[in-house]
Amino acid sequence: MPTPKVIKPTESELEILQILWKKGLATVREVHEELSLTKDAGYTTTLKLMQIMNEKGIVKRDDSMRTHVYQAAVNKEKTQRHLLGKIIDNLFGGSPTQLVIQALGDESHKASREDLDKIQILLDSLKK
Amino acid sequence: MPTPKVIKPTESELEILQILWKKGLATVREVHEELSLTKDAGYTTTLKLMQIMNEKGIVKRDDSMRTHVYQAAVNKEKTQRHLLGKIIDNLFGGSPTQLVIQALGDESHKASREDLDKIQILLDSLKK
DNA sequence: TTGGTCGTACGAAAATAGTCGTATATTCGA
DNA sequence: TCGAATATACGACTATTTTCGTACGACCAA
Repeated sequence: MPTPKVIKPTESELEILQILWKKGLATVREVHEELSLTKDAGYTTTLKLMQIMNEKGIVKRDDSMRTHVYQAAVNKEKTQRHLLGKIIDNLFGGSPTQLVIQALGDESHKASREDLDKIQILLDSLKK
Repeated sequence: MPTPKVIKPTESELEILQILWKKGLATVREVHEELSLTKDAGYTTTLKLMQIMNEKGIVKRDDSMRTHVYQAAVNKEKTQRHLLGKIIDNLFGGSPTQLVIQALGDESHKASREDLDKIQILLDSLKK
């Protein structure tokens, strides 16, 4: 099953994708190590999840070696856009503005000066 | 079980909350009607969901009448902030900036001129 | 007053997600 | 070469979410 039409990773799958997007290529062991930092689950659990993701086409793997090497099979930005769209619809009644306002106002995820500048540039280009 | 500490409505629950936030007060029938516009589910399904939400403390209801009247028991903005925070962590590696950029660039949820102005004002205040 | 409509309650099936034990194979160092 | 460490496969169990059938009481109009 190659790249699925509808991208709908679960919470756990998203955590794994996150790591694969960062690393590019990774073994189950590596993913699991990183996952263990924030989560408490057995190795075979991670393995199983990644196997399922492989079946779903969310990740690809090279199994020509004993230790399989995985990588994400779905595009990061595309997945982000897709899921964000759903959030906008489900949580913000279709208005991205409300979402942006909440996001920028989030005290526990403060935007840096550089971030603000980047957003300003984007905003300027949208205004035209 | 009054207002839960951790706000974690499921997808379906979010759809119902969305409607309750808009209407303020509503019967199961009303919620179900509105839900039917975009979703295909039986009446008792909606009923059951709202009953469960009541048990969880996500909604309150007045059952002094034969036809019960429901309302949201969780704060809209608070719930949005909470879930958005999770998205930022799970999908954007903790960076709200990336999220904002994706949201503003979303072609299917274009921001209006007014929206852009609002964001500009917020941005200005953050820059100081 | 009685039958149809509308309402809630509730149990349980179906679907989805997450977890892990165990089997078995490979690798490698002592 | 033997055994510990490490790898994948896979089935099964648990939990959660979603769905709906059925029961049953209340209401209302003819």
